[in-house]
Amino acid sequence: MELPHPLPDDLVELIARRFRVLAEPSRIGLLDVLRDGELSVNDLAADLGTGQQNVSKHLSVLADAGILARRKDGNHVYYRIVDDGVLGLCEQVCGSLEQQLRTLARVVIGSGSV
Amino acid sequence: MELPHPLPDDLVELIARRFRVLAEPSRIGLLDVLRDGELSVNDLAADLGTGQQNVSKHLSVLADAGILARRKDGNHVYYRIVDDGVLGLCEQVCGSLEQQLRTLARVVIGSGSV
DNA sequence: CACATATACAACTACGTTATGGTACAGTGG
DNA sequence: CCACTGTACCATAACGTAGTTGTATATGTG
Repeated sequence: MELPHPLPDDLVELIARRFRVLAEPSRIGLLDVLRDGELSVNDLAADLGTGQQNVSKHLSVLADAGILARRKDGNHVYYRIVDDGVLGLCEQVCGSLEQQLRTLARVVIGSGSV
Repeated sequence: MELPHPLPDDLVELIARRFRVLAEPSRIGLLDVLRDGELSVNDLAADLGTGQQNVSKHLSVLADAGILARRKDGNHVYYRIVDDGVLGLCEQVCGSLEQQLRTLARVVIGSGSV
């Protein structure tokens, strides 16, 4: 995929907004747990170790961004990942972090210090 | 690349922090401009249409995150992209947004409304 | 009654602006 | 050649403001 250059302001705004949705440890944790399949709000709250209201709000943010989908079954609401690219983003970030650490290690270890 | 599952809390924190760095339109704009090569703070401030101090701060954030590198030449300081994965992240986000729009269009147009 | 969501509120964080400090270059006079 | 001064460029600190998080409370639903 080719990005336009220069990026239109509207697109810049959308990209930043998307990143902002993912800029919360709680939400990353939710996505991590949801990798195995859909779960209810209660289950997610138990897994995250935080309150249901808090989880519910974070889930709403992710759902509004089109990353999650909700399915209502009786009294429970189940969320699942619908944007497959999200996990790829996390992987790519991890790749960058890893490479950064490798470069740092080479600087510290490779060239004799002092 | 395979992500560990479940993600350790530290890694979750690092990932979220990385996303937070990119969660600003100004910084996305800076990266967009810097695609063509290194530029000085003044040039970037002119391109972005904002103050020099503001740009300097955003550049510091990006440099601290290991995304940009700085080179001092006389009176000027030039910044350049050193994390090649960053633009890939933006592309991937755009891909997700595009697919989302396509899905939305299919819902609106495909199935007869009303 | 249990579950999920919406609203309201206090604490915190981050952005942009203004003001200040530090460094490098150019010009001038001795 | 050296000291002094003025200017340009970048970084940092401080301040006010806006947005966000987490919790508590209230509302709606099966």
